[in-house]
Amino acid sequence: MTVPKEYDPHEIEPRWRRAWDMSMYHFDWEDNSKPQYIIDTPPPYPTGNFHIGNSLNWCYIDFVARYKRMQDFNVMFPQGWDCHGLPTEVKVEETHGITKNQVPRAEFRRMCEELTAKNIVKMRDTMMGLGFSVDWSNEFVTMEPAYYVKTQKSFVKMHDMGRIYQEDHPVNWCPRCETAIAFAEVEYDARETQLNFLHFDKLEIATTRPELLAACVAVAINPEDERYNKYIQETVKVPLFGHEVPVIGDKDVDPSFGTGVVMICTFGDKQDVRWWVEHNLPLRKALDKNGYMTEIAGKYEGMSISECKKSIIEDLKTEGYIYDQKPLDQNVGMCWRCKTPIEILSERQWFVKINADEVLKTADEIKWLPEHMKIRLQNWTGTMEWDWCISRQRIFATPIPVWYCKDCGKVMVAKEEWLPLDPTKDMPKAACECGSTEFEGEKDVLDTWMDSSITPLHASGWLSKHDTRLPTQLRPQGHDIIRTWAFYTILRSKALTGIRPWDSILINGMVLGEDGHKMSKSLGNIISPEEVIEQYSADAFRQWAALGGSPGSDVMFRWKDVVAASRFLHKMWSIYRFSMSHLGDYSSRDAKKINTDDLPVIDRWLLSKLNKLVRSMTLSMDGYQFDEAFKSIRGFAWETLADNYLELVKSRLYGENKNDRRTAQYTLYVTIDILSRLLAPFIPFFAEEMYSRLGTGSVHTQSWPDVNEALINEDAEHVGELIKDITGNVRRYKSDNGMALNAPLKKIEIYGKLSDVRDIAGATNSPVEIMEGEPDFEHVPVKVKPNMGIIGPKFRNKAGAIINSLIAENPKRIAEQAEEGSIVVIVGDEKIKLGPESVQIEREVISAGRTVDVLDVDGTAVVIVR
RNA sequence: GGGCCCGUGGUCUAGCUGGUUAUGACGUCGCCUUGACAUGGCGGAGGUCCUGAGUUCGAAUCUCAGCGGGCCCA
Repeated sequence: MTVPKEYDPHEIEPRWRRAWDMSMYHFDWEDNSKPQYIIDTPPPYPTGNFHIGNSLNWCYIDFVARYKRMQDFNVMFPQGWDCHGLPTEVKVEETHGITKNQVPRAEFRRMCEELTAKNIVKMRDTMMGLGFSVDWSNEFVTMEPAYYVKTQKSFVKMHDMGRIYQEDHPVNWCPRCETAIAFAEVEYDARETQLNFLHFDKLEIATTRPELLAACVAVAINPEDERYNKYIQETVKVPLFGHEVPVIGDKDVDPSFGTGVVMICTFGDKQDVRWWVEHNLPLRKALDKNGYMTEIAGKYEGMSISECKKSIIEDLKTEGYIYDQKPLDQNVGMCWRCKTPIEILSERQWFVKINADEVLKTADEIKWLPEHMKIRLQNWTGTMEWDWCISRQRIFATPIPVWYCKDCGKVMVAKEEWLPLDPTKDMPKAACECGSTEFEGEKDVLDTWMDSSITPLHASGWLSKHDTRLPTQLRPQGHDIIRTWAFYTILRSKALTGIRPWDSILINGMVLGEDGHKMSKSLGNIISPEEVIEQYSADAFRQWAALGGSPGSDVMFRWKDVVAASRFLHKMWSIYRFSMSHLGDYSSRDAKKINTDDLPVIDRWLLSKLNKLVRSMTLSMDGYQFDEAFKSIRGFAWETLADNYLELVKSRLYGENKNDRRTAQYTLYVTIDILSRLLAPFIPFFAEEMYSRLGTGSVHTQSWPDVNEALINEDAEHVGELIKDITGNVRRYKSDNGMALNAPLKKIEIYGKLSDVRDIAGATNSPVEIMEGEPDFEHVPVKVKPNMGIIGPKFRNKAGAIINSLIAENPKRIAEQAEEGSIVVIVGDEKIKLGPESVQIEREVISAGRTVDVLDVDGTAVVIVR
């Protein structure tokens, strides 16, 4: 069995990528014998670039998917693509040098689909490179009819149950994109603006938006404000425009801001909307959909917002209305895509009703990891003021399957069986109630979240030939989209099926650059997963993902972590190569013949630790604590196995005694086999390469190791630990004395209960003798360590004094008393009796006149004869 | 302005259902080429556990306040 000296991931990773039969990762729809484990994978937006943030999230998913498969779950790790959206429209306009209105809708859509398909190919490639065990037989693409028919059906169903409605309502509006957008799409940025102070009839007001004077519908003051409250119920005349508006009182007005008088416009900001609703004010639209002034703006009609602002301020100055201007820091809401400041317009739009109680109740049925992420959802849910606006004035999106009757204007919603369809191309298969068959198709399309908020339904077989297997088991996602994706999905799953979408939701953090900031193009701190694979390996990258932090916390990308991960691969390879070089004449048949009770103690020590590792890793994986899990396996392999066990068994492996050699071979064989399985979820390429020389088939179709409780043995661990420590101490002794580590000593004498010292002799290259009886040297007590766990609770407020007197006392005297059964200390004028368990005594071994060195290893005396 | 999270050697991090000697990694310094590995081994130095107050016999850990950072939102 030849194992190359170097581990070369650039040869091995592509080789396995080509060799793997990906059908081993397929979900089995027919199998009802295994428990299902369906993952509601996030469908990324096909930008063409599967970035490092996605990669972190997918690593988590892959760790879980591989682990659960080995645990014999029927796992589905599907892959979706959330295609629809503005960025693609913008990109298409850019690359084709057109605007979307210059080509027919269908043609524009085709261009978007083409670009999206190309981008998906690129991203799939990166995912393959990272070794994700995606079930490609359950891939879904939201722009394809097979998927969006479900989006459309979900629209019809929710409309029919009264959860979707159409209404004139204020919405966030991007004048540049000419579309409504949801709150989730609004980004905020600090800007400086002017606060204008103007005479407003008999009052003075301060406003940042004088261009909206034409839309002024009221003036508000705080009812507690003695300066103004006498004006409540009166009306005032709006400067320049002259219309009369009422003065209203509202406690939300901050008397200390500006003049303490606020003008309410329809609509300057969200607060205006609140007041507008609360005080039942009229609507005055001063802005059209493109951001130009309407006819109610009089002479300013047709001006852009900024032109109008300039012009109105000039006029206000000329007319003497403005008496002061002050700079003001303000956070401006902008379109997340084009950074244009958004406006609030009242438009006829489609809405999904928000049932906050239902969402909150369902959120409680789901296990949140980490727990506190649920609070974000709860806070967001509690502050929702409007329903979810789901119509968008775009092209590349799922069409809203609705028409308007040309005669009577009545809305016709498609029947489910007509779907999928595009109402701008297809006509309804029924006449309007009024008898007319002339319809105008709805041009608005659906918010992309309408597509992606049914992913768990889609994955679990909803509206397919299979049964719906809700709830799914896991939703993995980032904390940045809790208020959108998680929120909408819970809402929709509950509305459409009455069932919660998932059992658990696992939240991942954001990836920060090496400078500690979120990765972004403008900061130039972006690292691509491909770069990491090229320079190191996919397995190294995956280790960074596992160890970067516990899931939920933001993770910094650091090259040195990748370097360390890469070193672990080399180290592990070296361990593997060494082991395999001694297992050429060994097989699973030999392993079956061994009675583990006959193994040398150091082997039982290792196997006990190995089984504890399996136990703790299983617990960690069940709790999605990948960092904990991987850290423990790395620690075991590096320290316990390589630095200690391998050094101790070398003499047996190289020695003449066949039986001794067999025992070491057995332990190595079992350990390497189990390690390859434990490593498989994390470093699938490496683990496969390891396993390829051990067993048949892929390691990824093997089962997760069971804990062999019979091998967990505290006695063996205790003795093994002593052997390890003695060997380590001797090694250190040689090092301290400038001796080569393999330099033979004349003799090592051990005063202790050890029976088997072959491995110590081998590892120290020196004869070892177990000594009987009393050694001719002294254990001198040098320090008394009070045992707080016992003294504290027992003596409460006297504990401090007791400790002080214990420490002040001569350690020798305390030790003598402890040996006799009880220790007496004097505190104040009280004598207090302590049991020997109340203290721990540290001793130093002093050789009595012999020309030897004495090491004290955990209470066992080791005499070195040079 | 609100909510959530975090503050531990130079850097990053574990511990945080309270118990005296605070974990590991990277870096750093010294020693060692030993028959798997120098991408290695052994050892050392380096910490007001953000600050202050409180609870307690005892606080990195619990409570409160403050300071600082991050994220989400207004």
